[in-house]
Amino acid sequence: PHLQQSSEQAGGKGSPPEITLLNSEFDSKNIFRVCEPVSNTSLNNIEVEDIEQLVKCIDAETLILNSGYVPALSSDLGKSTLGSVGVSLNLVQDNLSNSTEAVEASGPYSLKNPKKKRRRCGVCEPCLRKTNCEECSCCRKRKTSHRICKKRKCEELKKPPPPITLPFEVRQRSCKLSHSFEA
DNA sequence: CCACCCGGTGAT
DNA sequence: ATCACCGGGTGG
Ligand SMILES: [Zn+2]
Ligand SMILES: [Zn+2]
Repeated sequence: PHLQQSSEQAGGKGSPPEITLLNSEFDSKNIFRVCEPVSNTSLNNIEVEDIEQLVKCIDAETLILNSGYVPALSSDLGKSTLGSVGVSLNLVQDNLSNSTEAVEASGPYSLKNPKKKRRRCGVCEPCLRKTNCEECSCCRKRKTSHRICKKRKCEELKKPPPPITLPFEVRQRSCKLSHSFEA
């Protein structure tokens, strides 16, 4: 007597390889697929694609529970009015980082300096680009440049990093808008 | 000053 | 392994 343990294999036809990939992901995305299997306009699809990776990241972040990228905050800006808020936040972060550092103490994460890298916003025009321009210096030297195509560089990442969550929009841009270098 | 590049290294 | 953020160095 033989036991048929894997029945799906017997099918033999091309089962979508995505399933394997999706497996490691959340069911929520699967639901999306089911709800709208074919009614996509490519545009819609693109957005979902982007969101899904963002969600994945957020999930991971939530798990690790140590969000808070502090670039260099040291000047008066953060201390003056928002000082109290900053301090409170700091305390909380310290607590959380305590657990994190236990695992990653070896890394550049200091006890009070998490230094997490920011991620592309996913909604700005450069982020929505799907292909490299292949013309900028970064594209030409992709192997060594360690840089994303200049036309795909996220607008948010070009801005100065947010020191802490501001209650009001008091950010004052010193000068002109920065534009990507080289065309 | 600033745009530009280099390269360590976090994130996947 | 690849990708690409970001700190720092450099030339104009
Ligand atoms: Zn390019
Ligand atoms: Zn963006």
